[in-house]
Amino acid sequence: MTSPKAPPIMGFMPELPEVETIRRGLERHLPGRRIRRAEVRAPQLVTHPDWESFVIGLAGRTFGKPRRVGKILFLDLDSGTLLVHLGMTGQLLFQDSAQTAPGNAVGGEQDPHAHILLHHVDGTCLCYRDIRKFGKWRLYTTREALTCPELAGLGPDPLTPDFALEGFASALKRTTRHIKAVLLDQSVVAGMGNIYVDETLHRCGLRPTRRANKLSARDVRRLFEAIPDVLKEALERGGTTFSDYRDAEGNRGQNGPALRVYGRYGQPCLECGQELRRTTVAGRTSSWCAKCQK
DNA sequence: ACCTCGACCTGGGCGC
DNA sequence: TGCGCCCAGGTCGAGG
Repeated sequence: MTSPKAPPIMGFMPELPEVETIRRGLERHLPGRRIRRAEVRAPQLVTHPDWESFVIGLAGRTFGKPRRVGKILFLDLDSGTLLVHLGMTGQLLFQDSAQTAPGNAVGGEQDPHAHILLHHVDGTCLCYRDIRKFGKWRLYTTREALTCPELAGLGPDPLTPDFALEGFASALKRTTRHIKAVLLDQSVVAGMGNIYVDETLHRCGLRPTRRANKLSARDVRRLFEAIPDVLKEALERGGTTFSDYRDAEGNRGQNGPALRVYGRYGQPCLECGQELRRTTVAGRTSSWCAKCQK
């Protein structure tokens, strides 16, 4: 009688739509701002160069237009580029001078999850919060950023023309891995995480355990088309917010209620009513419908 | 080539 | 009330 119930989902996973939402917010605020001082409260987040050089290197730099590839943000500077990966719980918040003191929680005490603060000369601040500290910050020279290892290991971004059916199909053809594992693999397609992989597979009627090389050409094409569709629809809603996720301007995303399967195991499939199953695939909790997904 | 597992983290749920 | 266990997961590295 006890059907599995999904636990309440805490935090959020910044996948492509969430990162792009943040990038768009930053694009409205960052270009032209000059960094006065970088404050690093959690040095382990800065892995290149060492955090002291990171702090020194950022002083006096001016932001250009932020870019994104997959889940990675590139904050270009007049000299050099900041690479930011939000991990699982990272947030980038732009704070203007009228708000609460940067990095402080309401009430005045220091926000324990504010780990990196870029204080600008005009009094505004870019505040990085990350409850689980899985995020990564790096400061590259402009040249290094072009060939950095994070970029080198990345497949095409599905919202760009780089994402092409031919390359996608051949990547699937040459592996026997579960299709879910392949879609999570950032070197095949950059930007999908557990949420949107589950959503995409449900939309295409494919079980997460299907072998990638066994998919028909028709299924591969449907997947290829569904991936950007699912991501764009989530992006139009400002991304998925579970509890405390905020975009760069502190807004919540509206995609949560639009999720069809993610986190809904134990509840009825919205297509057929059958109870959604839960299985571990590629080491991740997966929700799927045994009736709709073959 | 692919899989699993542990590590990195924290907070919320839940059993006792 | 409270403690401790388990889980969530992006990514990487180690070991099978």
